[in-house]
Amino acid sequence: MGYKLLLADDDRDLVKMLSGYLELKGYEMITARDGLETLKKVEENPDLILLDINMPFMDGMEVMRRIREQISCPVLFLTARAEEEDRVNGLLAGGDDYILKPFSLRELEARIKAHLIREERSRGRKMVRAADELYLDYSAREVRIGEHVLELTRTEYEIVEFLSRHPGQVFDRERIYERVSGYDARGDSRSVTELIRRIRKKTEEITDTEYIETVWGMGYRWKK
Amino acid sequence: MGYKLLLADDDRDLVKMLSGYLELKGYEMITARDGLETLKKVEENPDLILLDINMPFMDGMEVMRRIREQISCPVLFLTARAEEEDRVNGLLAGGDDYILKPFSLRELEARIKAHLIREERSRGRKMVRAADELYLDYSAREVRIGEHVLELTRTEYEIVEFLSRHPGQVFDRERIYERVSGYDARGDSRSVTELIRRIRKKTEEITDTEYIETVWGMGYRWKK
DNA sequence: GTGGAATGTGATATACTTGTAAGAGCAAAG
DNA sequence: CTTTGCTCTTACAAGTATATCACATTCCAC
Repeated sequence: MGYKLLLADDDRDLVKMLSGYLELKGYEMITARDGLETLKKVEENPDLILLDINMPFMDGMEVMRRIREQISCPVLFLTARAEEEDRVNGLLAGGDDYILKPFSLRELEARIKAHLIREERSRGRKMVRAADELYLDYSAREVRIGEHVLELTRTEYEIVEFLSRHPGQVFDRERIYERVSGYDARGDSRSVTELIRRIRKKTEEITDTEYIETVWGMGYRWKK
Repeated sequence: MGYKLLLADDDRDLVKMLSGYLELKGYEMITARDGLETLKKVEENPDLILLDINMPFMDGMEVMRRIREQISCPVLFLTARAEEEDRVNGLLAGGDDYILKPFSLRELEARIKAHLIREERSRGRKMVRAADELYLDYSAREVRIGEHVLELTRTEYEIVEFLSRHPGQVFDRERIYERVSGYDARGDSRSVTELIRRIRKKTEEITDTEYIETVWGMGYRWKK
């Protein structure tokens, strides 16, 4: 969450779909449609780059080489070519991963996450204090209050992570729901009420402190 | 896993890609871009060295000779030259292996592992306590619970070693699968479920203690 | 190649999580 | 202090992830 991704591909539909999906997932998206545009956008310092190999004006490999002269963030190649040779070439040019089309959104997201986490870890980030006695470990997806570990389910954890990353800001159920559930979510935002109740119930067993505040008629906010 | 590798090559892209890949696989990487830098970095006592033959300032062969005066760890030559003569020279200079570019990542990793294992074995075994009554012998790739030896297959062992080296941290199937099988592995991460079931079944026969915990919707973790 | 072990796959059962609905409880506005 | 509308609580239904099992495939040593 809170990461900036650069997506470079000449397939409009793919770009639209992917960036829509990833935005929903909380990423900030920059897009480019050809090699030259990509190089220009690189100046905005994305945290990770998704790069198509076949693009007009300058192909992905060449773009790759030039990117490396500018910044050092993870680069994931997207491509339809399946040959082993290409795979090696892509990686040799300095790419960090190689994803074959067609790919599943889920797999793509998993790999993006993996690379962002690795990048973060190599920069040495670990436990983050989100409030008072409450700590988050993003890579372990773990929440602790003092010495106690909060046993949260996936969505519960997502809500805590999302809200605590924007302390003091009020979000309505709709927005929270969008962020924490998938693109293909089935239910509606009323379930956020329930999820938050469950989180509160679990924190209550450990401490009296209230972390998530109800803002009447508007939504919820993380209490700093 | 948990090993320190020194990668010496003057090709920036290659270095970036390889060290990125090997870091993902859990190795700690040191890099050098020329002969002199290599000799300096050797002082950090890597467990294994990947050495390019053609480098500025001092070529790989010369570096090799000087390394041997300092430490005795496996040295793998990386080179584009395919001639038999060079191969013989490289090995004569004290190199332990000889890998021709372009090489597949999978093969490289396999060879690195092979040499590290051989090295550890010749240095004698040491048992590491991974939990409670459970001990790992990295060089023998053996797991014991009390006096009982766990008969694990290769992949099963890899999973136990990987998870136990990061106790308490949650990994999803995807990441476990990446670590434990080759980069271009054939199957998918669902098999991790099955492998973990098999590990659990084997430990169950010895003790009631649960070592691998399921974290619903997130993955698995080694119980501290 | 052949045979046996290891790994992967698919189907089904089970466990757990998330979503839904209905009523009770509360805060705000008149 | 009553009405209105939102939120909390509770119980349950629906949905999703994991465990298990049997079998297929791949790998490896011979």
